[in-house]
Amino acid sequence: MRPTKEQADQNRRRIIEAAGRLFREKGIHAVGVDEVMKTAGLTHGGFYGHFKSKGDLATEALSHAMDESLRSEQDFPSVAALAETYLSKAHRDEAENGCTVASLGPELARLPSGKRGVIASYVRKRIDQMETLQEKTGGQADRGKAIADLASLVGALVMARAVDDEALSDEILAETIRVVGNG
Amino acid sequence: MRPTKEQADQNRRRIIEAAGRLFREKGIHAVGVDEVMKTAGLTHGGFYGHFKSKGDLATEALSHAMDESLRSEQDFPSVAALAETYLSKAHRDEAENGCTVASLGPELARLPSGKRGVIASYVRKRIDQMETLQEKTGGQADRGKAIADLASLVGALVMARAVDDEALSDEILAETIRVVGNG
DNA sequence: ATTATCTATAGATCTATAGATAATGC
DNA sequence: ATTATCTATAGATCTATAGATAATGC
Repeated sequence: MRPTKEQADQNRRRIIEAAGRLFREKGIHAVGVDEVMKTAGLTHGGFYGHFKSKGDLATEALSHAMDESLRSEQDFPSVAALAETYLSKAHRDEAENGCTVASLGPELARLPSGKRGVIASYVRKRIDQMETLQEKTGGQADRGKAIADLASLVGALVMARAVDDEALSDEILAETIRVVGNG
Repeated sequence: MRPTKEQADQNRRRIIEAAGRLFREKGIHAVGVDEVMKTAGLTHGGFYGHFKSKGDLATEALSHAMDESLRSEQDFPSVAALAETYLSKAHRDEAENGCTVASLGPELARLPSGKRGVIASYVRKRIDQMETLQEKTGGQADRGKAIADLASLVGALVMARAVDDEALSDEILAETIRVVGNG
């Protein structure tokens, strides 16, 4: 039953990816090691050969998820284009593949402080991304505005997901796209 | 050992208030019925005389918490003044008494859909509050801008709490206050 | 008599560990 | 021989219930 080293490494990656999706969809607390392993196609006892604890997995899974969502958002032409994608209904309805800060938000603040460096790093990269987009459309970079616009995107997505009134949810997305996009 | 009806009603209120604070501080999943009852000064078995389930308590506790934070934020003179209070370091550092959407964010989206009406109601009141403040400082109400500014406040608070770098956290608060305040 | 609370516990779930298994890789 | 995975389970924790207790309130 022992897999090749290559297969074992792939199993590890699949655990990380399954955890990244499940944690973003349901929250870290609501997902057990058992469910992560089952989703990855393994039995739950094998988990501890790959990770020391669930907390260690969380750090790696979130770090990987953040890298992935930044990588998928390169090459936008403008802040307006980013806003349209970030605040699309697709992103609202598929938290499991989306921005980690919007999917887990406050839960990130409660992680042990030693494991929160990746979050600050992710936020910094998102601010840099906004500044780069500002420059692309003629203007000069305004870091304060970049931060406030990023905050608008995150806050609008969190609120649009939280309300159970679809008209209100759609309005939050559309109006924030409009205001942020018109910079 | 049986308390008066008055005392029993007060016990119920204390359970709701303890839960409201604990849920906002640690997240709903991370707080047990046992801890809520201990904080309220009662034993945990007594809980089910007051509420049918932990989920029912959550609905009442969050609804109460939302009412309280709206009530404590009346009579601001301007959007700038609200932003300064909402994005103060005090609010960032005391999630247990603050805005429920910023404290629980994505966890609210995962509540059973039948129990999420209070969230939409709260968000609507916050939008109205922003429009009222816009009118107070001369201008005409702009609902789209009210929504985008509210999103900035929520998103900035979530990010400021999530990052473990105090300088970055302070910068997020200060810059968002500046941009939203100069609306 | 009613009822709010308490003690005790059932049943489920969750993290983590122990020991066995069997195929890889030196 | 090493090691990734599996089965089985220990130990902790969490929601909810059962039955006893004792003071209130009709």
